[in-house]
Amino acid sequence: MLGQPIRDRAAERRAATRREILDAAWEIAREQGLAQITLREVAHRVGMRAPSLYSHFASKNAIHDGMFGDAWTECLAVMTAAAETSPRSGRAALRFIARTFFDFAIGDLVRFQLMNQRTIVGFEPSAESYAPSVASFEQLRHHLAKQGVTRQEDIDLYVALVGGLIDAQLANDPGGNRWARLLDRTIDMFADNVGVQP
Amino acid sequence: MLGQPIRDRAAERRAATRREILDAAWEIAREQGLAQITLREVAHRVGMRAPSLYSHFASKNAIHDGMFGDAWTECLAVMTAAAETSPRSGRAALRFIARTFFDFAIGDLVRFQLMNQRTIVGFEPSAESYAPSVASFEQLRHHLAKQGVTRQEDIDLYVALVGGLIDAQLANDPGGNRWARLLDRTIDMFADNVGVQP
DNA sequence: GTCTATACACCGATAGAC
DNA sequence: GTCTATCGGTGTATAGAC
Repeated sequence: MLGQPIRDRAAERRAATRREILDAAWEIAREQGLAQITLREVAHRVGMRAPSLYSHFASKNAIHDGMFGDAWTECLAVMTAAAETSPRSGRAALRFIARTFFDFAIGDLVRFQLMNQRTIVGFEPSAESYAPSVASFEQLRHHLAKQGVTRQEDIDLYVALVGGLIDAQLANDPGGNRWARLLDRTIDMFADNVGVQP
Repeated sequence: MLGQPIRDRAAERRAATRREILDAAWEIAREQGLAQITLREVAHRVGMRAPSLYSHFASKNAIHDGMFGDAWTECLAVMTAAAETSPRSGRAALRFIARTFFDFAIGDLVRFQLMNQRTIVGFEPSAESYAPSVASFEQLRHHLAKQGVTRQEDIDLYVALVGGLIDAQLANDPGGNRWARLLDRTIDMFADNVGVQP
């Protein structure tokens, strides 16, 4: 009697196919825009026919949902890695985490659109895909708390300030730095306002 | 000899039909979302068949373009009317124009999405529809200049701050006031930063 | 000029054979 | 799990009646 196998090869293969499909969708979105993702094109790139995708995703919306999860998982990883090298305290730390997130957001327009997609269409992420988004926010809350920023309205203000700069940069000067260069100034302005020590 | 008629009744009728079509498109967008606008549904609401719309708009994109023009024309009118009753100077004036625009933006999610649609999809407004948008921005520039805010980077910062609050409010607390209540504080923070007198 | 009728190519999604 | 066949949609376009 050998008992259960250690690995579930079938499940591994399924997960790999799932990843292939999501990667193909990302590829299309980056080449042609989010709206241009079609099931036929995704299927073609992974060597399938369109209906076969339904063996792996319940709908096109589920593919979107998987991409949403991808984006926030990546964000969480980047912010976690950055925390290792961040300055320890003061507004230098505030600047650093803001800059890290800003650069991450600016680095991939499609990814940022997807991360904020709750705003734009009637898309509601699944609990599973939403989890890394919540975790990223909790990590931000922790970082801000280390600098003494704990009031909810201060956190809300921080979110609006950084988000506003990102949106303005992507919308009005993509590829440039017209708003990117205002980030440090904005963070200092915020730090003054909430009383973070220099 | 009576000469040319004073009014061009045919042109007036055409303009009225155009308006009916745009109104129907707005109605659908507010009921079901921007993406749910279909030519067949628009046509049905104005008592036509879909192909007849092509006598009035060259494409669905042209209808979108007309709506874009509607939104900014409305914005320009609201901001112009507000200028009449605005406080004359100081940060009270800054607060007032910011609040007026904020309330206008928050008042209609679909309209705001459309006004900023340049960000989201591959939509490029026509010169005609873009004009009221440019005029609105010129008016803002004039209002800020009256309070001594004239440097481009200061104007850019103002745009990002107000836009960030609007986006956060619409995205994370639609119908609430979690970010709306931060507007005056943000404007004061901005005024301190650029040195507007109290 | 404006309409109806009709067609095209594409979309997401489903049924059922294998 | 993947396929073929097919469904009811969509935006777009044209022919032709009136």
